[in-house]
Amino acid sequence: MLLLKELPTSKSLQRFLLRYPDADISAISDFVNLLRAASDISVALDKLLAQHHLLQGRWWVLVLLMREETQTSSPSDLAEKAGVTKATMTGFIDGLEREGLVLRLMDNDDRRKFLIRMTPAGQQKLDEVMPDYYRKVHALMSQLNQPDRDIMINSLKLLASRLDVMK
Amino acid sequence: MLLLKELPTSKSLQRFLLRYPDADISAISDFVNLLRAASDISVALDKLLAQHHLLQGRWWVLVLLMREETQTSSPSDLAEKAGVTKATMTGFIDGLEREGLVLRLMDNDDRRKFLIRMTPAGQQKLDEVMPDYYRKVHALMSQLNQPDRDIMINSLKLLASRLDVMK
DNA sequence: TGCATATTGTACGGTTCCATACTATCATCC
DNA sequence: GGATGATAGTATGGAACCGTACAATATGCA
Repeated sequence: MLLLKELPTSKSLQRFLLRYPDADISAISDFVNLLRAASDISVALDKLLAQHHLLQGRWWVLVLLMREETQTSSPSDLAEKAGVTKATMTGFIDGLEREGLVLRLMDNDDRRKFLIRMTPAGQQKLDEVMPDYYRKVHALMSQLNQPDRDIMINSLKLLASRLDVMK
Repeated sequence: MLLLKELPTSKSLQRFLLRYPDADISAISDFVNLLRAASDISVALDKLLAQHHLLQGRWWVLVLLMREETQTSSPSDLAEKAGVTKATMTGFIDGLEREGLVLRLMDNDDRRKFLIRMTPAGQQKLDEVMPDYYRKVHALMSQLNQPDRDIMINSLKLLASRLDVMK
C-alpha cells in the first residue's frame, strides 16, 4: 500500500477541480486519509514484529498454527485462512522452516499434502511476540473512547462490505 | 499488507487467553478488523486502477506531476512526496517512461538532476482514470452518514498520530 | 582555490507478494 | 479399471518495495 505524504495545496486542488469538476473533494480527502492512516498503522505493526525478527506474513502463519489443537495444518488450508495464494504460502513456510519455527511432515493419508507443524522454537517465538503485541495494541486502541471506537470499526466494516459500488 | 480472512473460533480464543491472560480481546479484534477493512479497500483501489492498466505507485506519480503547474518535477522531490525511497521512484519512472507517460529531461541548472515531465499521453491517461476514480470514491464514501464518517476519519487520524505508544 | 561534505540518481541484491503453469496424486464416473 | 478432471504443492518469472553502495555533481568553508 502506497500513499502520498503530502496533501494537495489549494492551488493545485483548484487545477484539479477545473479539469474534473465533478470531483467530490471531501470524499477524496477522507478516502486518502483513511488509507494513509491504515498504512501508517500497518507499518507500525511491521516495526513491532521486526523487533522480534518477524514479518506479518510469517507471523500470521504461526498464529494460525497455534489456533489448531494439534498445532498442525496444511499449506492450502493456511493459504486460504491467511488470504494469500498457495504459492505465497509456500514462500512463508520456506522461511519459517529455514528458521526452524515450523516443520514439513509427510501426510500418509494424502501423499500430495504436507503437514505443517509449529516447533517448540516456533511456540517460543510466539510467546515472545504475543504479549508485546497484545500490550501495544491495547495501548493504541485505548487512545480512543469506546463510542468513537465502535463507530470507527463499524464504519470501516460497512465500507469494506460495500466495495462492490466501486466496480 | 496481509490479513487473516478468518477470525478465531471461541475455542481457539480460549487457548490464547489461557496462554496470554493479559490479552485485551476487544482491542485485538478491533485492530485486526481495522487493518483488514483498510486492506480490502486498498485492493479495491488496485482493481480500479488495474482496469486502466495502472498501479498505485505509478498512478501517484502522475497525480503528483499534475499538481505541478509545469507538470514537471525531479525524482527526489517525487520520492519524498510519495513517501518512497529514491530507488523505488527510479523504478516507477522507468515504468512510466517505458509506457510513454513521462519524459526524462536534462536539468541544465544542476547536471545531477533530471526533470520528469508528464507527456500528453500521461495527461490523457489521467483524464481517463480520474473521473472514474472520483465517481467511485464518491459512491463508496456516500455509504456512510456524515457524522459517522467524520468520527471514523478523525479516529483514524488520532490513532495514526499516537503510534508512538506502540514503540 | 582546494578539499571535505552533501545531494542526485542509479545499480544491485534482497524481501514479499502475485499469476501462471507444471507435476504428482487423488477422486469420480463410465 | 482406465480415462477425466479436480486438488496439492512448487517453480518460475514478474512487480513493488527497501537498504546499501556508488559515481557524478554541487556546495560550503578554510
